[in-house]
Amino acid sequence: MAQSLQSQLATDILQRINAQSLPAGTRLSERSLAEALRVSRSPVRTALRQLADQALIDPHPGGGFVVGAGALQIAPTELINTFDQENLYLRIAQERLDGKLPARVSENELMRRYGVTRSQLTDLLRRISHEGWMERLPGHGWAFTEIMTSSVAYADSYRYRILVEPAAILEPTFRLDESELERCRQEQETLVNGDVYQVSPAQIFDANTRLHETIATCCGNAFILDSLRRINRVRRLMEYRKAVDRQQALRRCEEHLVLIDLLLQERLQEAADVMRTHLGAAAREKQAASEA
Amino acid sequence: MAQSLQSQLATDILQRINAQSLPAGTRLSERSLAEALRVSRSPVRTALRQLADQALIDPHPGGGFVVGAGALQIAPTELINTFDQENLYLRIAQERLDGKLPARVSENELMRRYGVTRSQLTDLLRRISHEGWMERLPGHGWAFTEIMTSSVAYADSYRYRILVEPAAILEPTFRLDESELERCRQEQETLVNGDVYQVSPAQIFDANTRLHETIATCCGNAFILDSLRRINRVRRLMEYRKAVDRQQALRRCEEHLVLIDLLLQERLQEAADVMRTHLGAAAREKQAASEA
DNA sequence: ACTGGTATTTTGTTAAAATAAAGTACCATC
DNA sequence: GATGGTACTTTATTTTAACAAAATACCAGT
Repeated sequence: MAQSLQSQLATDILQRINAQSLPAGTRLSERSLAEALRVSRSPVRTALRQLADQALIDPHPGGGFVVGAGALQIAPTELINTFDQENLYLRIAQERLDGKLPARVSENELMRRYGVTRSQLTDLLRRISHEGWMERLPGHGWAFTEIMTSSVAYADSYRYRILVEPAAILEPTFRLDESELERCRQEQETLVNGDVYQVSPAQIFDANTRLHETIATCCGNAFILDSLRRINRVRRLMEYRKAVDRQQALRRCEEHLVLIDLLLQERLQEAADVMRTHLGAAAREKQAASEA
Repeated sequence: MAQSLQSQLATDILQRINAQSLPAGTRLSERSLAEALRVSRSPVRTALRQLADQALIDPHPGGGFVVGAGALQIAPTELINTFDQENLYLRIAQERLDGKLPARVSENELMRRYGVTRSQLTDLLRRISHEGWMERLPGHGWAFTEIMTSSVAYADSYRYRILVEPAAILEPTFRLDESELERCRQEQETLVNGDVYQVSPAQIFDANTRLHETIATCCGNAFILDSLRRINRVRRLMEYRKAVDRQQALRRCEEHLVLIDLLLQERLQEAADVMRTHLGAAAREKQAASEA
């Protein structure tokens, strides 16, 4: 972790520039960035200097920095930094799913095995326990939960989503975030127009998850959004190791476009119905694939 | 924490004896208890000696212990030990809800304020972050989430339950746990027969939550159960500080009995409908109370 | 095969000190 | 009033070593 917050912030800042499509020359205020990223000015300052060293942002006369021409030319894939914790996180999940890790492990064992310090591990285990796939035992050590063990967990996750996601659209507090949905639509269109055969399974999964969570966000119920986020993090662990049927993925993306259009036209009841059949179809195909 | 696992196990063991209504004289095997409680024999052994010191269990000729006459006469309320972490946990929630704690705090600040060590705090924060009402900031310190801040969170929790709990009953994987449900029925009957006017608000809340979670358990979907458990932990923080309308509580318990009977008769569709109206009525009354 | 007893290993907590990272307060400037 | 620069404070990680608690392995008895 030690040095990583600063470089993490550097990529966060780049992503913000791209997300808001800030034109070159826009001033990057330390204070507003710090507030948006929920940290103090100090690490933001260091991050900005790092970006300036890479010539991605330009110094402003009299101090500070502005968006540089280089910042807009960075491909999204390059932004995904080699992020230590994320790698270890995925590695632990993989090794457990491969049966290389026992159902119960002590913290010391994990520290030795992966060469991390206690507080690095503490952070990691906090995240994992938040997502619900490991839990601390009453005495010493940690146990993987059934979510990771049982093979029915995957089917369960779809049943849960079929229950909640269509209903979320019909909540009285549902308020569409059009600009966010537009961004998802562009992403889905790129996939449908051929990218679905090019990009990595992880990228397909992340784009789809982003759409589903964007829709769930609109319902305004913190508990619904929270539970779906959790489920998707666990699903990701299993999806990442699966081969992707590109044709199926294409169909799902096409359905996503239909869904987005219905939402933008405020035809919520129809959107909910499409969501239900969409999830049902996905669940069936995944089921068939896992049985094959 | 240090000394608490052993005494925690002691009360756990007593609760097991009562739950399974083991007759006096039943042998208490160290190994089976250790496995059931997910710890090793060592702390179980110490816990058993503690119970023997209190004459709640009797020594067995040749070693070990058996259920004593005293163990069966302990009232459930006496079992609730003064449990350090639980007290601090509730205190933090209270002080935040009372506005005595700021929205952001550092770990050191919490350690000083409550006089606990870092690893005690780590445990506590892990639990809280698992339940979703505090989260670690990217830099230093922790922030309370909207769940604790916003006043709509309570209404949100009911909307979520109305969505999920009736649907859980209708899941194809729903399998009734009759013995657990019978225990809940007894508890509810005691409440209806006058206890609802006697016992503490916390006890009413816990009994009701136990019933609802028992039903959710029967649906066999780990994600549904998990999300409801989380919500109930957060609800508890808010319920504990509220005055209870005993008459309303009585009505809810009566509805619970109707619900239980329908479930035991396998009339699931009707049970789901009762659950929906039951939660709707509770939500309306809570809403009215908070506006008054 | 299962029980309790015992000895041994391992784990995780604690406390203290050094250090790098992050947070904060105040400044002058545009 | 918002900006960047600077000095200063606070935080949290990383050590280390000692220690109590928990896990484990092995034993003999029923």
